[in-house]
Amino acid sequence: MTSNRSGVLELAVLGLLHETPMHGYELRKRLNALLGAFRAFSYGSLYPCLKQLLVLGLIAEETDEPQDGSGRARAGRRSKIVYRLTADGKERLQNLLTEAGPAAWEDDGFGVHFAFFGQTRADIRLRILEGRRTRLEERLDGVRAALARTRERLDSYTLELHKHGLESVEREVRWLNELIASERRSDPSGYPGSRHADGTQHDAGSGGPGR
Amino acid sequence: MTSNRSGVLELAVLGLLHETPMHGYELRKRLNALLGAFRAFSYGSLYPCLKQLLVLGLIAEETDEPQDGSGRARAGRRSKIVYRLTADGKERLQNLLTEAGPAAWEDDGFGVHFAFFGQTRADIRLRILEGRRTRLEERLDGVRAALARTRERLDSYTLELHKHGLESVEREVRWLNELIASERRSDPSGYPGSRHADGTQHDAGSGGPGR
DNA sequence: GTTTTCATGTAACCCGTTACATGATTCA
DNA sequence: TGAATCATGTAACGGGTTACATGAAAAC
Repeated sequence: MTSNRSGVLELAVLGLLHETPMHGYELRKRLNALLGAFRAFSYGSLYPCLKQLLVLGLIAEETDEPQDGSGRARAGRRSKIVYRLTADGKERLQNLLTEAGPAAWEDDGFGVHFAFFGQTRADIRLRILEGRRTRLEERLDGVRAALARTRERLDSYTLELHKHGLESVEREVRWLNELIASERRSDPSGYPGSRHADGTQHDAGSGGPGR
Repeated sequence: MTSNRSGVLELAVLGLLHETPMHGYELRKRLNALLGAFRAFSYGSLYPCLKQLLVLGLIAEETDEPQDGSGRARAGRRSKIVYRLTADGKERLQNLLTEAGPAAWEDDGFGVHFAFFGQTRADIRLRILEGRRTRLEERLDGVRAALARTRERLDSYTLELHKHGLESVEREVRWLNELIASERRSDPSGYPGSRHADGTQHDAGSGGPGR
């Protein structure tokens, strides 16, 4: 009950657990480090999410504790619960990483999807970047139109606020343009009108992730 | 029941109604125009808010319809409900606009407070701008530290995301610096270490609102 | 006269936080 | 041995959206 599946939390958890198994506490730290200060999750949402993913069979509790080089350090009772991705979980993650729809480029979601671009197919990356750019340009149009309509009756502070907001979005669009150009440079494939229809497209890992 | 008092909606509604009486539908448009695309409210939150402000006596339903130059246009039953600010509402608004605390400079709230700077005392404006700047600088410190700690094990996409986020915040800090400088230039008062302790401080309206 | 837009509202839900409760482990 | 941090969880609440229901006024 109280379902709680935002999509972003689920993706973030699955993505992180795909890299390496972890327990909840550590997961939360890595999560907030991954997303930067612009997005944070509390235990109150993380633990219920883990519980649910467990029920769905997407993750499982790790039983044994492998690396035991330095003698003891693990008593009879374990207080940590280490989670790992199951086969179903990996499949689910792949599905999430292959969705190139609004969920991937709206304000919520874009950050997380982008953070996992290292595990995302090159063509999907491109579609997400372009989707977000389109979305932002729509927003720019809307704001500019509204601004043109109401320019005269706005006081200088409101105007300043709008100007700053507009410039922020414009800046993100330029950023996206650079990323898109970079992606196209390193992987000129998957395009309706493009030559290079040979198989020169390695599903993931051409753009330069260096983990 | 289902209380619903975010502070930001309340302030926005009171602030807009202070400028001119309006009905809910129009209020929502002005609201979303005021806040730009980065913040929007639906009727599902606006109308309950209005109802509650009415119960609290901060706003009242307008009864008569003044400007009637063009003959008819108002039948026996009115379908629009025009709200206006009561005396209590004006007092409440002043209190909200005088609060120079976290509510005014956190992510939620700063935009709205800034949008009403035209109705805000000069010293309060300055304190809010400085509070926000401090807040953002704290955030920068946190992100930079986290980045320094984990730089090596981040793939290039995550790194790029963090870089962009960082630069966005740095940009806002520069913006705030300019605004603060501008405020100080036009109203060098209220400062512990400042000369000009004469009474050259007109409570509001020195910075240049031009509505 | 029918479609759009204006206009008001409500109920169900969603996603998340806060505050709390609890206990193990580490460090001074 | 006592405090700080690690670690796991839950219940209550909060603030908002979506989808729905309804009807008047304007535009075509």
